[in-house]
Amino acid sequence: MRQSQLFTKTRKEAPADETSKNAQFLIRAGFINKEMAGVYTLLPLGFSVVNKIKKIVNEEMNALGSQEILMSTIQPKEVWEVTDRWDSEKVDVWFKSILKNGTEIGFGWSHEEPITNMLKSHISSYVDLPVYVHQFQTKLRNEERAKSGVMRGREFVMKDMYSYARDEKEHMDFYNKTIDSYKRVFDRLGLGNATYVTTASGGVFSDKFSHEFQTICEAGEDNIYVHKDGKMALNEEVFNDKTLLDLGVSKEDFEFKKAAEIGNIFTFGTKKCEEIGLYFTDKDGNKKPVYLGSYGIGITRVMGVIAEVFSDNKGLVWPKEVSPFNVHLVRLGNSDASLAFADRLYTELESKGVEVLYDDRDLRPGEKFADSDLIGIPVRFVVSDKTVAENKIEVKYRTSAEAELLSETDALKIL
RNA sequence: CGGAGUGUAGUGUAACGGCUAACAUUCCUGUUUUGGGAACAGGCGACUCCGGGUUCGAAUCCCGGCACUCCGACCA
Repeated sequence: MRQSQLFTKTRKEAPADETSKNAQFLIRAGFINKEMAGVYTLLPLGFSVVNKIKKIVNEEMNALGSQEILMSTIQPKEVWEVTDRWDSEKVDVWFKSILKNGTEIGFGWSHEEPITNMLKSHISSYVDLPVYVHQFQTKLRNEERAKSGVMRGREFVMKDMYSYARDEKEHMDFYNKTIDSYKRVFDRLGLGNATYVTTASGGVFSDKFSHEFQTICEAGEDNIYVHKDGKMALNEEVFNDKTLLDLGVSKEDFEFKKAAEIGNIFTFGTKKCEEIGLYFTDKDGNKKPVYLGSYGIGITRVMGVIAEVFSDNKGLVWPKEVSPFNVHLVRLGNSDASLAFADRLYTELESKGVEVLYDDRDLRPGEKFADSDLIGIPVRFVVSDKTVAENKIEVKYRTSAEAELLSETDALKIL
């Protein structure tokens, strides 16, 4: 896309009412727009990043055999009353409203209850199981305090997946496969090295442990302890003598870190399905409750965490897989030669299917470079009178300080 | 929800209770520029968050509200 056509603008200064790094850079670079506390619009660049993240997650979930659906945001209260989670005293993040006819409704902060209820119409026999479904949903949560930009908002995009299995073994097989799948997801997102699978308490959902995927990040809200071998990490909430004894590890081998939770998976056992009434008939004609598992990834939070983890003092630094564009083509000067060269290269790249942001604006070099660094596309091509004279392209990675002059053929190989 | 702080052009800041609310930047016009946010000239842009009060006079002081940020609590 031609940058002159991109309606968003970059800013020199961050808004005074945002102190978190992710919000400052994402706003300055024109990825998001703040509507109110904890509520952000995704602008073209930010929307593109979110779509890249979603695509990767979706591919991995499909590989697990999950089918994508999209549940409604508006939810009936009855299904939540069954599990005693409608009461705002018990769940304090509810947004609720009332229909014209007086019916009370809720806006989805989670979807276990509605989806399980819905599946009662589709699951009745052991041959119907297992069922794995996922969705990308805008969750609405009336957080008492939004904070840290897109890290903890009142409206955010989440991938939630649910597994319905016949027995504990079938359930745990999938659960464990999902852990591996999540690792692949975070590797592909570029966060693999900084992300740990941690054991945490099961929360109100389950009696046992749950697993979280925590990315080391100063802006994170969680406190975790990472084992020195890097293989194991424990959430502060379960970091006690009993847990350490159970796991056969020593307290001294752990290091304290701040982290952001970007994924969470947990087991409901059969409890939830028993409450809601999702049963199936097995081979022998016995009625049995279904095993439920829940698996989340905070899509918009991942964008925020990436912005936090990879940015430098000049701006954002996107990993290749989630960058809004593959390459930033920056044209310097307005001479016929550089104009012709850059225009032709732009067309050429587009025709090859390369996603390119073409800075065709008539601005001074310093401003263009500053914008380019701020936006953070991993590869930058510069075309100027100087490079055209040598019939070369200047190539620079966002992560490196040095640029190199390459022939067009060599430059294209990078992409 | 407890505690602290902040609300002034699009953005970032200034202004002792007292001139037409200032400066920078953005934006618009023009000239000159073109490898790291250029220079000069001219111009647009503010009910100083909202509502009361004190005062001859309020951006400034007082009261109430709202919004935003941070710390804590919460976090399915």
